[in-house]
Amino acid sequence: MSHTIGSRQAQKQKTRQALMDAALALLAEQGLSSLGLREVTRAVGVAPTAFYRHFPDMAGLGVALVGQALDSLHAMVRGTLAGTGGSDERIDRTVDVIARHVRAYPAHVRFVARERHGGVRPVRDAIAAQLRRFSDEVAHQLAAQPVSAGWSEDDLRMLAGVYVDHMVMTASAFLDATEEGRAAEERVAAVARRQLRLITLGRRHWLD
Amino acid sequence: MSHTIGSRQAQKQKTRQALMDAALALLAEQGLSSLGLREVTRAVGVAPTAFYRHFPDMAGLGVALVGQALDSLHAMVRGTLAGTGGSDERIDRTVDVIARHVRAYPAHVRFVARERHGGVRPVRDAIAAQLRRFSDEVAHQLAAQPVSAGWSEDDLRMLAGVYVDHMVMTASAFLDATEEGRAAEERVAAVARRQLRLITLGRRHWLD
DNA sequence: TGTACATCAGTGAACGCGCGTTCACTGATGTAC
DNA sequence: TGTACATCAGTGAACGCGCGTTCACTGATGTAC
Repeated sequence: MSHTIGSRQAQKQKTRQALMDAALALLAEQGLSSLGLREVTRAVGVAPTAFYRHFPDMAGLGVALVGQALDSLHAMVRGTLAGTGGSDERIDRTVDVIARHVRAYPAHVRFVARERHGGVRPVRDAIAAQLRRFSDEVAHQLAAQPVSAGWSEDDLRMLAGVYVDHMVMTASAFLDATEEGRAAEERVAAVARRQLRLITLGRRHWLD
Repeated sequence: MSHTIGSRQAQKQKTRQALMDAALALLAEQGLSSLGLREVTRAVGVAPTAFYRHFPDMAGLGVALVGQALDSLHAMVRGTLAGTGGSDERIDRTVDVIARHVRAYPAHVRFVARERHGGVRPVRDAIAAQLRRFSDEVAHQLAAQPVSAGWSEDDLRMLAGVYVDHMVMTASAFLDATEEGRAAEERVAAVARRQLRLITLGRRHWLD
């Protein structure tokens, strides 16, 4: 059967994933541009040369990580924006979902925050492309809300940009806060909620 | 005269600055964590060992760069917030000042954007500390404006955070845009202005 | 089912290279008298 | 002003090390008949 994967392909997938997982773990302490191929293969327990069976170089692995990291983000945003309720409830839920996401995938979040402006071109471009798609999705979700009646598509995209930037900054702030304990996390959440309230206020009065 | 610097100290300063300039230029293409000591000294034209007369290691040089990069930022923010005029004029001026700043110090801006979440701990911490100082300064300037009557200190700091984050994001967007030409820059400026207008609207209705 | 051949993920030796750091040094600049 | 000594920014040789990449290989898995 050609559509089921044989044990050879399955094993290859497993090794590939192990390389990505090991790299992601090592990237907690350094940037992608200084991460060594041998460092990664050593962590996995395969020969350095095995790396080339899966990626052309570190940048290739980085681009693959971007895909994985932002898939989980997409799942998150759908959970955030789809729901109902008053704006305060929605804000609470949004911040909560971000906090959960950071707790569930801290390494992915750190990776994206770091490499978004990092030193590896193809990875930076991949992240930019994904965040643009992400922002478009947010704009689309915003368009469906009653508050957005009368908004131009351009204005919706602008607003989506504010939300996406805010999510990224908040996620990154949560990441720093987790090292400092629960109280720091709650402070970040409180600030994020008020900032979202401010943005929401501006949104409500945009067409005044 | 002990308070004037002799030619020996002056020469040392010159070399030190040359190392920082060379590093900053090289950092356009890579992260600090992968920048080599020999790469920097080679660019300056001194022996690798000369590096140690000025910095203990690359992280030390990075921290020194943070200071330099954020000094110029402070000058910028004062120029932005101090002036008068209606809010639309102020918004135009703010975005214009950011654009000028990015054009005047592109390497410093890139460095801060990149290393803010980068892989070198002491540098990240130094940037965080400077941005906090920066945010406090903005909060202080905001407090002096009539629109801020009745605002708690905490709310002002929250608002300052929104502005600072927005400035950083906008500066970084300008940086990417310069590679794509003048039209892209104008698009970034237009979005930034509308986002600031939205934030300003929220600000105006905060105490409703 | 059995056999012969093809594929290909992972191996391990070998390579040349640039790295960060050490050390004793040189020679111009600075200082004391 | 001149002399003797101290300081110290920059030198250059040497080191051991881990890096990325090449290559021919092995042996398990997959395929054709």
